[in-house]
Amino acid sequence: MPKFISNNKVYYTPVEYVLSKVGGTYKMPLLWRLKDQGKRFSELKNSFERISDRMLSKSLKELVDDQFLAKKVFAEIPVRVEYHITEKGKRAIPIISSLRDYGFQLINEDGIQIEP
Amino acid sequence: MPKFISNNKVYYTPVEYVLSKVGGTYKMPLLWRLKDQGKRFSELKNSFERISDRMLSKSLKELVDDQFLAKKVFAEIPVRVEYHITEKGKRAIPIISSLRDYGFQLINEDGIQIEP
DNA sequence: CTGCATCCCAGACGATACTG
DNA sequence: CAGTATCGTCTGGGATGCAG
Repeated sequence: MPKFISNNKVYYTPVEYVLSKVGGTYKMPLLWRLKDQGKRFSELKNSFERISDRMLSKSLKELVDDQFLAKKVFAEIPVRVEYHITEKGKRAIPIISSLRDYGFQLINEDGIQIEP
Repeated sequence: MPKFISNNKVYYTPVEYVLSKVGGTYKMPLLWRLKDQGKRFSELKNSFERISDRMLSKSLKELVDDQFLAKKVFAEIPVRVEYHITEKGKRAIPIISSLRDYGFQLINEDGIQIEP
């Protein structure tokens, strides 16, 4: 097996590396919501049924730090902040798209109820 | 947003559901290793540089419970156990394949050293 | 050989309160 | 409006030891 080192952390598989970047509950759903146009913090917050400010803020910050997203701050009062997908982020979209499709397929196969 | 309920747990996105099934450090790499032929516990263990018996056992068990893998026990002494991918498991392979490709691409973009 | 039991830790995530 | 701070909980994962 190969072996990748980044930030003093060792990864043993490419899948492990990808998930360390865009895994977790919110990162891919966030990129997906931003794939076509920028959105502001509150828009993103309202697009999830439940997400704490903390997790939204933390997830966005990490995506910005890893260059999947860019942050634009407008010096208005009250401030307006917009998040946009970057070129790097766009390269993740096809993967997220197929993961989503597969997700719906799995949900179907597993006979899971979708609540209205 | 839709909303899925399975085992008294609520999922809000298809991605979240997929990752609950095949996410984590080992599940996709395990399915990948089993895509073409069955392997036994010890073979799988040796194919990872480091993995505890506990995590290998736990990951395999969950994949079997969720029908991505099937387990065959041979009543020999000492026992031999083989794991095979199922039809359901095979449907995950294309996704894992593209995630892997994307992983290598990301590792490249990020300029990460691959250790020999 | 296979794999469970136990103990432990770090990190993910939630809830609430507070600020520029 | 867009966060940060703090605290608490739960799970993923590692280490070790034992068992059929």
